[in-house]
Amino acid sequence: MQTRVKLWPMNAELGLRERKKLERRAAIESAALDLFEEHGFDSTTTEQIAARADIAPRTFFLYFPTKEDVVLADYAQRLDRIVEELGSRPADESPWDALRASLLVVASDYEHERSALIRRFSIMTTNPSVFARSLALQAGWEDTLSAVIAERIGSGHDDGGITARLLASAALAAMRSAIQHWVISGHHEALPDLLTSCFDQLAHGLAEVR
Amino acid sequence: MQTRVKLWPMNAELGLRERKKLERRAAIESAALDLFEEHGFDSTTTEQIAARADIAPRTFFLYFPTKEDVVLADYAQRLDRIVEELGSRPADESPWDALRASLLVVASDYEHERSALIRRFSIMTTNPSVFARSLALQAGWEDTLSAVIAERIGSGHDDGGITARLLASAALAAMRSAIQHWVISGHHEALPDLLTSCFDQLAHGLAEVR
DNA sequence: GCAAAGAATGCAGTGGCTGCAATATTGCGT
DNA sequence: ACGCAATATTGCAGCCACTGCATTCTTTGC
Repeated sequence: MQTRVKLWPMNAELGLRERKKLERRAAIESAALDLFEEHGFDSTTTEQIAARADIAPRTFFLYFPTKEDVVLADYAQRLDRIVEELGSRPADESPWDALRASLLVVASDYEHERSALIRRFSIMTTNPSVFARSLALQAGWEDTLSAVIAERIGSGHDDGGITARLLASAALAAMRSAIQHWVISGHHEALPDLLTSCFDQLAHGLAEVR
Repeated sequence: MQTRVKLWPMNAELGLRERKKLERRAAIESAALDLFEEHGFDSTTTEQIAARADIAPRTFFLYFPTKEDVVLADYAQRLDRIVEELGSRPADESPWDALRASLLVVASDYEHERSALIRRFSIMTTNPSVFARSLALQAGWEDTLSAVIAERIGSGHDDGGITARLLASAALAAMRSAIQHWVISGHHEALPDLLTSCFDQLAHGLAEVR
């Protein structure tokens, strides 16, 4: 009845090997983020990161495919979380509402991890290559979500999936807008509220805005 | 009363210097696209491009900031076109309709330049770094458009611009969805029609989709 | 023509990232 | 405990996008 199996796996039941891997990954991540803040993203070399994380330079790339990905290390889990939530929404709920509910879950995660996130965001927004990578990963989310939604709405909408894609795309657009506003406005309003408001505006028709 | 000043400047009235620059740029672009198709994007070096375009390797970077940007060379003009169109829409039109009309303009450009575009798209979709760059450029569009829209809707909506951003973001999401569908479905349906349908779905409320 | 402005080139370097071969570490069966 | 297989780490050598800088060439306004 419960899933929640492998995301945030309990270290205890993992072999030494896996545990070490997790630790190393975390070590690299924190070393990197520290250095990025101290000297800037561009001026930090992967060798410096490796040095601070106590690994060989070559090893860095066993853990992260690119320097950019360190900043966005949490993305995979976020997506897992969204998909998981989406799968657990009642079948009679509209896709849009299901998306809203699922994204709200990560929005409240974000709200709780504020400080850690701000670090990442500020690196992301000040660095084009990281920003670009972030968008590419989100495009991957869009693919995944639109596939899930397509399945959900089934064969009634046999439009080649364009509706599903549009739904996913619009939902993520709402998410990005909400986050962007949240960040630049200094987090006065709660992220979930902002997100809800964005979803509402989209759902109730954009044509009314003047 | 009319603007239309500097986009697509008539070569005739340009000095030799400017004209040569334009020619060179075009030469690099076509050399690069040819090579990308022949050997793939990754396996093509900027030196090879320079060689075929008859310029020194170093010169390549005077014309394009990155190898990726060659594939997306048309983006700047597209944005100009959108903004120009947006500026010429009647003031009493809703922002959403103005956006729709403006994006339709470039959609029909796309429709007419099919073959040239397919080249670019196929490079873009098969190559992560180009794709990422494309998304980053579009994020720039979003900023620009949301600024224009914010101005348009004026101080009535003093929400810090989140509505404007959402409008721009949703419009571009519609555009991306339409284009994506257009490309993968082999351009059976006309792009402007697809785009219109996406805009309609967004405008009439996503909540109704089941 | 000529001087100033601007563009092209060459050179030398940085650093992200890769393939490969060598070495170390861990897991497991006995 | 021990040894063997599986897997992780490391070092090395190299590719190539991209940069700064100094030099040379081309265009332009006079």
